[in-house]
Amino acid sequence: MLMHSSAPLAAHQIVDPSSVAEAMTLTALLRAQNKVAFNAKRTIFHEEAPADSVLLLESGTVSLFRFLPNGRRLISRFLFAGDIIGLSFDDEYPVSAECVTPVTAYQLSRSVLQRLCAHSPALQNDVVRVLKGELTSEHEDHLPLMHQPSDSRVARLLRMVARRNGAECQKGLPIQLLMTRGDIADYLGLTNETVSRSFKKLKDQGVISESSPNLIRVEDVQRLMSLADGEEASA
Amino acid sequence: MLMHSSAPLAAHQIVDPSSVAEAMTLTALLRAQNKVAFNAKRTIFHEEAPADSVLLLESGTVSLFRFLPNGRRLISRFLFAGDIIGLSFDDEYPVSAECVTPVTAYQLSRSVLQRLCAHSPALQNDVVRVLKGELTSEHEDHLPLMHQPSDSRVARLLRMVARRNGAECQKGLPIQLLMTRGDIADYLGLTNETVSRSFKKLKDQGVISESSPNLIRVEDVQRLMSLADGEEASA
DNA sequence: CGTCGGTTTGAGAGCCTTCAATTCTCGTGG
DNA sequence: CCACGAGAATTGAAGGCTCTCAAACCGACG
Repeated sequence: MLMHSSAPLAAHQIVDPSSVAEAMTLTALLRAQNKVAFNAKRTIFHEEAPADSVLLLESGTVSLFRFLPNGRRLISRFLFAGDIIGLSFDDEYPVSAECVTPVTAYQLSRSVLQRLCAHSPALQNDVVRVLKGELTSEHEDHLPLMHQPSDSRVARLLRMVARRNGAECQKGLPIQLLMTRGDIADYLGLTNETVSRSFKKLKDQGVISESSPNLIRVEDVQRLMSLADGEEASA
Repeated sequence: MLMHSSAPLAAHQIVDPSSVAEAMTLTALLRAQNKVAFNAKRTIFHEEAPADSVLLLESGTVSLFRFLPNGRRLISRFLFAGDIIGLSFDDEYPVSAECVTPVTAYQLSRSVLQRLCAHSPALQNDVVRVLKGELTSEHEDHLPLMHQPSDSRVARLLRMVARRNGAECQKGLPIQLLMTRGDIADYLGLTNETVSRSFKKLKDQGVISESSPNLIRVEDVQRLMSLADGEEASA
């Protein structure tokens, strides 16, 4: 769980720039905003629509995606509780956002945030911190995938989901995959068939076990980690 | 050319936080710093070294890369004149930086930048702007590659290089590729052989022509663009 | 003129995709 | 509680694309 535990502030307290404490963090600010809820599969916003708000995910999972002209869907990121959506947006959403599960989130208008930032170096500083974090995770999560075979990509996804749930992988750790094989494929740059076959291969090799398609259990941590890191994939 | 044209400031002018103008941009600030020069193939900094400075590229091309445990090199980004290196770094460099060509750059210590930002909302705001830009280009340049075949990846690279040189692709536009086929492969997630074969295929189809391996000319703009965008790759 | 790094080309193997069919899962309604 | 249906997941076969390994080519440079 990445969320801070600071007490929420009433919205009227933060709309007035002068009352923004120097130590204000973006997460604390967002936790003081109106809460919104979405059903699973609900689209939160569409690509190219005017980008008017920033969200803090309180619970649930969201996917950010867009389509290539060839019709392939490209999921750029999965978002989990504690993640902030939309900090890097300009005037238009560069991607669509869809709920993988039921979602609750706090919502803040971009223009208000912009005004608050102009008066609070601490808040602006926190924006920089979060943006850096986005770049780092893009760098760590997504980039290496391109140079890895399918098994490693799946292993890396499992590790990412485990970590986002706050747990390092250890023997027996259950990992709940709330997204479909198709979602995973569109994130990893594979097809759902290949993803399915990679899961089977990992099962056959005793790296993971699977009670249902959505519930994976880690069996061989070493092997899973070395696959995820991209070491040689010899049997 | 991305560089601003504001007049350079003497270094002493900006080291004192109180003298930082409200309208200060990061680029203008950096252009007032000491200039450094590197030979081609020179390593500017190594992965995991303490990250102490931010650079503005004045001329030349730089690659940012790291190695996967399997020995594959992964180029995360090519940087061109006007690009800023190191804004998103924490205490350690997450990648190595190597000069593809001879390079000149302006250098500023991160700690000084941090101090200046703390006193200049305008500068901090510009940092946010540049970070957003990095996220956007990561999103536009790198992510789609994973879902595209090799020809499209090469086409996309050509378009990227052309744009970074300030030119939209048009018939006859010459594109100078200062990096090697191996560099391109490590950026696109392919091998140098496959990159070479993709260039050949594009030549055979009349999409491009090539006077030397490093000098490409655009012949069929429509086809090149639709390949780069990822439309169906039928003959 | 020889060397060395980079590029191209070829052959074969392996991985991933496509297309198609089957099985599984789970929410819904009886 | 069970049966059903729709979407998701799995499995199979065939083909295409990319990789590996290897050799030949090219150009810059001493």
